[in-house]
Amino acid sequence: MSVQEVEKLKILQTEREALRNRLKERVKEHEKKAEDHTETVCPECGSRQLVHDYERAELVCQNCGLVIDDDFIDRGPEWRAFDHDQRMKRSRVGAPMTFTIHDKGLSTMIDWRNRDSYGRAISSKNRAQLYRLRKWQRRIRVSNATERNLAFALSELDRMASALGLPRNVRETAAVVYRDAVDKNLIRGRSIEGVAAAALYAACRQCSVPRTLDEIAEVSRVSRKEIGRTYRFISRELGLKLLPTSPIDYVPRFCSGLNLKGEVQSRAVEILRQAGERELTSGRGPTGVAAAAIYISSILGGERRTQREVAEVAGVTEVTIRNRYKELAEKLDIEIIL
DNA sequence: AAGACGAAAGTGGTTGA
DNA sequence: TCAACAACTTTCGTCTT
Repeated sequence: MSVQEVEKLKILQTEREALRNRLKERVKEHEKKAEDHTETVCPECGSRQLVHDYERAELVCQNCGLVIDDDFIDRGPEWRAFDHDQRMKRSRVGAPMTFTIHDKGLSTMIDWRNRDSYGRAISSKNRAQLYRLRKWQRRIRVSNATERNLAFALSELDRMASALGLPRNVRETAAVVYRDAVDKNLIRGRSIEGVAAAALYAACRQCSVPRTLDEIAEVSRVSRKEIGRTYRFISRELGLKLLPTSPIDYVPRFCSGLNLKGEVQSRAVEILRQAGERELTSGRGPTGVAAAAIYISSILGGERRTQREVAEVAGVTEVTIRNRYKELAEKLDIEIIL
């Protein structure tokens, strides 16, 4: 598979995930609405044709005109929208807030065009003043050292996340973790890059898209050891409750790296589920166990991959796969016909 | 010849005194 | 702080397909 194809696949996956999330939100919204408006019948005429008038904040019966409820809170979306059309129609505020920009994307900018709000050109006298204002605003926006560091850390975070092809939600989570770390003064004595990498690692685990420490270390400028140490420290200090990673979380990524069908993938997941029940996974490196399960299921599914190929994408050795897969096959009574 | 297998020695990290 | 320890890696010779 070519590099571009891998990229395309990744993009497709993130898009699909986003779509799924949106669907979930939609369903939730519907349920909420159903709860909110128990009163769906007009007490005056019994009509069910009640209409929300958001501009006047009234619930009105379309039949007789009775105002049933006024002053209600608009529970419509603040900025969430499902497509471009809706965004244009429904948004009530400005840009969405994001944690990945150091000022959460909420600061204002002075326009670079020399036009006033009517589109008229600004006189040369005022233009000089405007120029000075712009200059100062730029300086103020990223003002003190803390802000500057934050901006740097967040750009670093984004760079690493891009290099690893991580979806947006992970980046946001990582940014939140980093901000928390800053708030609690955990950065002192540690490198910004180290903490950023650790935050990213934590975010990956929280979002169930685990990357190994090695992968993070690959794209960061900090050693694996340093990241691990920092990660343990901040997760303890921030009280991040992170369960040990499940091997299952690694399966989709490894499978797509090996060009395996979904069928093989789900069989591997099934193997891992059973293995988990019999506690064959505890104490073992999750990547090794995942690799072994994929190896087994690739053979069972008639799409055999060599131990080396699996070992390559999983980042473990063939020996480990051998040990794990023999364990699994023995304990789960899986016959392997070569 | 490539892949699978297994033994033996080495490595890095955790644990408990 | 140090030794014991389990998991994992590296290396290498042998067997199988």
